[in-house]
Amino acid sequence: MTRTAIWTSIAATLESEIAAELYTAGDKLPTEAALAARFGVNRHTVRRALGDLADRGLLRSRRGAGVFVEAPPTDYPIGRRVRFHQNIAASGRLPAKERLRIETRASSTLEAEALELAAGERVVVYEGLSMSGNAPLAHFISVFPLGRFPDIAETFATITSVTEALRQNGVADFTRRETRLTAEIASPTQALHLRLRDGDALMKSVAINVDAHGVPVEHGTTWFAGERVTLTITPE
Amino acid sequence: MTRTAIWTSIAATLESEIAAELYTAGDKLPTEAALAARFGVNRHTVRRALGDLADRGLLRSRRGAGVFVEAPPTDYPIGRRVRFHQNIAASGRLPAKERLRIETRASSTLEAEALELAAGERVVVYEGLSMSGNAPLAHFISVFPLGRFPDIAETFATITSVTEALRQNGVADFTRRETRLTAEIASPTQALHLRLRDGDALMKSVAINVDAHGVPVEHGTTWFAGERVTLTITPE
DNA sequence: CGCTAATATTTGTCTAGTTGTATATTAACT
DNA sequence: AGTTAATATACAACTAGACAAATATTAGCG
Repeated sequence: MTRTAIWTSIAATLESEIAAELYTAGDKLPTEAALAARFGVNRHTVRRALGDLADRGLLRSRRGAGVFVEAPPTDYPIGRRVRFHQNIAASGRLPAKERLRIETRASSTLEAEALELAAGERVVVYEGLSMSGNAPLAHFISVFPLGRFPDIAETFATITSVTEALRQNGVADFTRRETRLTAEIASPTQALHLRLRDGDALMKSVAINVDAHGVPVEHGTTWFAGERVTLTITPE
Repeated sequence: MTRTAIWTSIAATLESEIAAELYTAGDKLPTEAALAARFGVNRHTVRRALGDLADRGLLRSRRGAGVFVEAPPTDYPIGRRVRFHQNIAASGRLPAKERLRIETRASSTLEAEALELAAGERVVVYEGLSMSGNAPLAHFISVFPLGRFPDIAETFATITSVTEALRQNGVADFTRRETRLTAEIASPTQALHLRLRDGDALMKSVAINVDAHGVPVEHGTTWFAGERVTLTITPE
């Protein structure tokens, strides 16, 4: 199981840049030394990539002068992946559509701390998927304090929206206190849920939502499918 | 009653020699072949020992070059992730930068659109790494309109900070119009730069910075090493 | 200005060395 | 028998350095 060679990815990068007409026919590419610095490799590795592109007629090199663009690739797929855009400031939440789990259990130390509960105090866990059409966009786990919302588990039996569930349980409005974002690799089970290959990229968001008095009401973790979702942050 | 494996004792020997500063940070160890000869074992047995030390962060091997002693982590504590606040990310950026490339070329359609330029208008590209101590945290590519900043390429020859470079080119203040976040997989060259394994997770941030009049001055893309960085967003 | 010579760049080629990976085999211990 | 550690071999991928050959740039000079 050999990984893709570095020179292959360098060649692909340069090819896409030529295809995008960042360098057009007749242009001189940066020197081999400059490209080696850019990609952080030895000059010979760059030469292998350039040689590949030259073999395919995209480049032509002239000793002493430089490497020049001959022609852009004729059939280069420029199909840009369309991603679902979600503004994190506005609602910061995708509509939940598919329930995976609703259960009551003791809180972990992390959850207890986030929700300002005593260690081990019981919480309601709501796990599900957010879909767009039939493609899952995100996988989420929301945790609520059972003491404050004794009936919320039943609410989720008929309602999928977290916002609506909180409203029906007496929280008219809530705001996001903090969001933490990290990139992660999909575990096999997550890949299964999100219909990705395992090893694909996920964006993990951990958020704490508080009510009007600043009391935490939800601890939510969401894994967005990296290739389908973009989070946008626009300052007010 | 299992005897201690040979590779374990080799690893212990090498570790003690590193601890005794027989080899210090940045030093190249003897080649695997030389070590194999020294310990009177097969090269693979040495490799197992080296692999163990590499896993524990004491060594780092570069194909074709050798095995090097890694400097102990300075700024960012291992196991803990560096957190970046949105406000910090907007105004003050990441410090210490390493230049990879400064280049003038035609803009891509995406860049032209973001910077509100005519298609293919020339831009200055500044690519580099943001370091925390000796660990790279992020890989960035910043694009500036050449027409407005004809001398900015030269500015970057002496200055690494984007903020400072813009200031020296007549932009006293700028704000972030929009940020888009996605999770991606590291390409082989990105993995090299960020010292990650091929296929690790990155958080990609695409931002557009505008001047006081709302005119775009920079199109910046940053890839954060997912396992080292957490982006925290707190509403104002 | 225009030409020439010297100098600096830049690609081409060659040799050598080093780590990464794959496969197969042997010895020892359970 | 089956598992594990270690060996043996071979090749691929990448680095390192040096030098030659072609071109570009610069300096000097008329």
